[in-house]
Amino acid sequence: MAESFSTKVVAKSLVDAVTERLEAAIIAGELAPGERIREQTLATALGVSRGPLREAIRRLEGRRLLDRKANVGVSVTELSPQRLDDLLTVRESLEGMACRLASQRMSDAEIDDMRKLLASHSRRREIALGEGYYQESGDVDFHFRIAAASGNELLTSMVTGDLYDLLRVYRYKSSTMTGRTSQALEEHRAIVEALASRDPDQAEQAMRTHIRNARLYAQMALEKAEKEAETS
Amino acid sequence: MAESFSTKVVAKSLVDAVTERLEAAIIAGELAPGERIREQTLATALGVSRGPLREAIRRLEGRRLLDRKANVGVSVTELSPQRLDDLLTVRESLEGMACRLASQRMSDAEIDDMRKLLASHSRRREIALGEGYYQESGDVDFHFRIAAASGNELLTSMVTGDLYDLLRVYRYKSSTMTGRTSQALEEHRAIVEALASRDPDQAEQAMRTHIRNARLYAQMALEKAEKEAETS
DNA sequence: CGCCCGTCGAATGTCAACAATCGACAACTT
DNA sequence: AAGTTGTCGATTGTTGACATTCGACGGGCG
Repeated sequence: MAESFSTKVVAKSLVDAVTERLEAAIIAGELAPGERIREQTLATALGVSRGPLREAIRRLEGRRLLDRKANVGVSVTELSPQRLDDLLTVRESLEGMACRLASQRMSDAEIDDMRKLLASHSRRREIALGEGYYQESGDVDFHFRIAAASGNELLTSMVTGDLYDLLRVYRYKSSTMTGRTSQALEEHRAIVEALASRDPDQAEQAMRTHIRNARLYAQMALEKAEKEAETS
Repeated sequence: MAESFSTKVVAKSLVDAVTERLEAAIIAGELAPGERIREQTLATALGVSRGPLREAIRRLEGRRLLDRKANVGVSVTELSPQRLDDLLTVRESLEGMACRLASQRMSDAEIDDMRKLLASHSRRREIALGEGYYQESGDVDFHFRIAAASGNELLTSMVTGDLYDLLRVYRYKSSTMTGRTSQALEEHRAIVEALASRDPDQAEQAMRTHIRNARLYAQMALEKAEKEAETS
């Protein structure tokens, strides 16, 4: 069967389409943190009526990307170092548990696949140059893989959904910011070997250490940025 | 100033009111798991138009209390032993972290307050009779208190919000089901003493053990119920 | 000059009507 | 009898109009 007929045609409502557009704009920074969203203006720009836009906004509220004040309006959630810290702490907790569960569930073939994934990561140019360890979302993302392997639907949905979106808003993937590339890759390797050991405590600790390091590094980077802003 | 004027008057939109009504109906079982929600019927019953109802439904979708199939409709999320297990595993992970953080942040007075809270719990009649350990939500809930003391806004919001609502749907508080009352209270006491020790690992383990025990007990109770359904 | 009140426009909240979709059921064909 | 197609009613998705609320600004008063 040709490609055109291999997948089912799925209706996409305006609410779905608008949700995606808003999400992309928030993550790209086109809608800036703290910025007010005016329903009529945006609905006109998107060529839809306010109804579906309101529904999309409700969804993004639930995902903590937008904040609402009744009868006043909706704004893009503001970022702060404290909030990033809170978020990474939550991720540490959940991803540690995901890794613990995955260590009991992943097959040997799946663990080999993780090694291959890391090998392909290390061949990428921006990593070799230390520019950053950015990953596509989905199946090639190291953390997605582990969350999916946990076998816990709710946990997977949380880690790969809302919490992932929040991270992206910080222009940050769960691995590293610039400057910590080779260490992050080493930590990923350590996580895979801990998974292979089938020791749940070890697996959980490896992941938690990795995310804690990323959190500490982010704190340092933000403090440094603040100090530089003061002196200039 | 009299009580009537001690708090500000806050506007409550129809969306807010409808959200609460739906939530209450789901938790009380008036809207049963799997049950279809018909917008026009429900809107008529509630005396509002479909617009605010749709917005409320979007919110509850985001909280995993409702499932939507585009162009077909919305139904109450179905319960299953696997989903309860997933949920308790997530809570174990998050509440363990909350307890770890709280062990570093709670004042001595706050820990004494926790002891007093447990003392008041142990004086309650249904606990003495072993009938169950149900707590009001809010400040008198043991787990709420610890989550709030974590100092992590996101974590607190998750534990005391959506995840708490999901638990309530299972007619279950994060402590115990009937039959495990005195053990749960003992475990609560152990958690408080671990908090008082200021040892983060110990605090985290005490909370995780408590929730893991609740999870294992829930599994046994569900299996027992299934076996009894088979023989009758 | 500072404070309070009233007005107005922008924006949000809600409503009801129309458009589109889906599933159930009946009729038709093989 | 089984499978396919067409129809229809119930329901969902969207639109645009009206009602309500809020904040900004200007005018009046002390």
